[in-house]
Amino acid sequence: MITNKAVLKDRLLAKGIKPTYQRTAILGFLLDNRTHPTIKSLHNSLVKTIPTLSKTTLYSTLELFAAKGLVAPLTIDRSEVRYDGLASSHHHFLCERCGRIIDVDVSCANSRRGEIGGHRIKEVHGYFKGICKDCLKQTYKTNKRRIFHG
Amino acid sequence: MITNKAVLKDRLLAKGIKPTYQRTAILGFLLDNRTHPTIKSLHNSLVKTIPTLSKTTLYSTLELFAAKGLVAPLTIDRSEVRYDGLASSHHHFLCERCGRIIDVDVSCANSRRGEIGGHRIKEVHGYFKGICKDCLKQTYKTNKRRIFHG
DNA sequence: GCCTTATTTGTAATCATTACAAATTGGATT
DNA sequence: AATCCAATTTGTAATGATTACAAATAAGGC
Ligand SMILES: [Mn+2]
Ligand SMILES: [Mn+2]
Ligand SMILES: [Zn+2]
Ligand SMILES: [Zn+2]
Repeated sequence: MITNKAVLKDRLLAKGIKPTYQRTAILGFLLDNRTHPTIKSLHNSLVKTIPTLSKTTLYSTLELFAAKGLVAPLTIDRSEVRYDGLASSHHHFLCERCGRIIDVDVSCANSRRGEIGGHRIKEVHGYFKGICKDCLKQTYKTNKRRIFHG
Repeated sequence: MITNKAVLKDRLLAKGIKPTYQRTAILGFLLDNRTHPTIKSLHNSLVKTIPTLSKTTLYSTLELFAAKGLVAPLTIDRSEVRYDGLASSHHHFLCERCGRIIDVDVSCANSRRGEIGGHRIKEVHGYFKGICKDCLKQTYKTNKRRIFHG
């Protein structure tokens, strides 16, 4: 756990959430790992430290965190919800090669204005899909190697 | 059916899809109704004209249409995929009061550039959440009435 | 009409999420 | 430190969208 335990406790208490062992560990993992994990992968990771941890606890805890604005649920995957420890609005990039979901910094003029086409904006959700920087490099290397070796 | 049957046939043939009765009806509905319906609501609507229509056909047909770029699946709802008869990239507005998903016209500088933070963009997905123009009007009326009647 | 193949249909399996009740925990009170 | 109480956690079962699959049906060429 990189994030200080006292910091986690304070963040939870600031939202009126009792800082239990499970909750602290879940929030800590999300702040340390900016991978936008699914419930399944969260469980796989956290069960190593908390062998009794149930998926039900993950579901209810993340629902609570989301309601309090501590985390943001992402609906990018068709099949599973992903959770983001960075709750402030930002955009994402889904790499169709490596599957990673990466934070991107986008300033959206429409969202700044607070309305679009007469509709009042409360939330902005955006993501791009394509090939990430690292996978592009990989392609380049692969091509070079292929060319080099014949 | 507003959209001409011959037009539908041509659109399907242009993508190399055999224009069956079911496929023509499904595409026609999506072009006539820009409501971004779910499988369930598509079935409810279309079963009136095609009583034997199965949900399996809807799933497989829409998967085929999406693969050919005839329709766009939207992952805005957490629980159900919605389908858009307008396949060219555009943004949406989800009204948290009436639940409608409305097309909005947004020009995104990042998407025009084709890359963001070094990542190569292939698709752009964006939606806003808030209160739509019509529901805002409704709120106003309600407030006025309340003020007026004491 | 008959044959072949694509499409459609019904049914069953899968899997994430939700519902729910029992077990456990942690803190307050005695 | 034992007891009590409410909140939290846990395990299990239900739900519901999606997928898998095989049988029924339809369409097109002969
Ligand atoms: Mn993020
Ligand atoms: Mn649309
Ligand atoms: Zn990648
Ligand atoms: Zn509305």
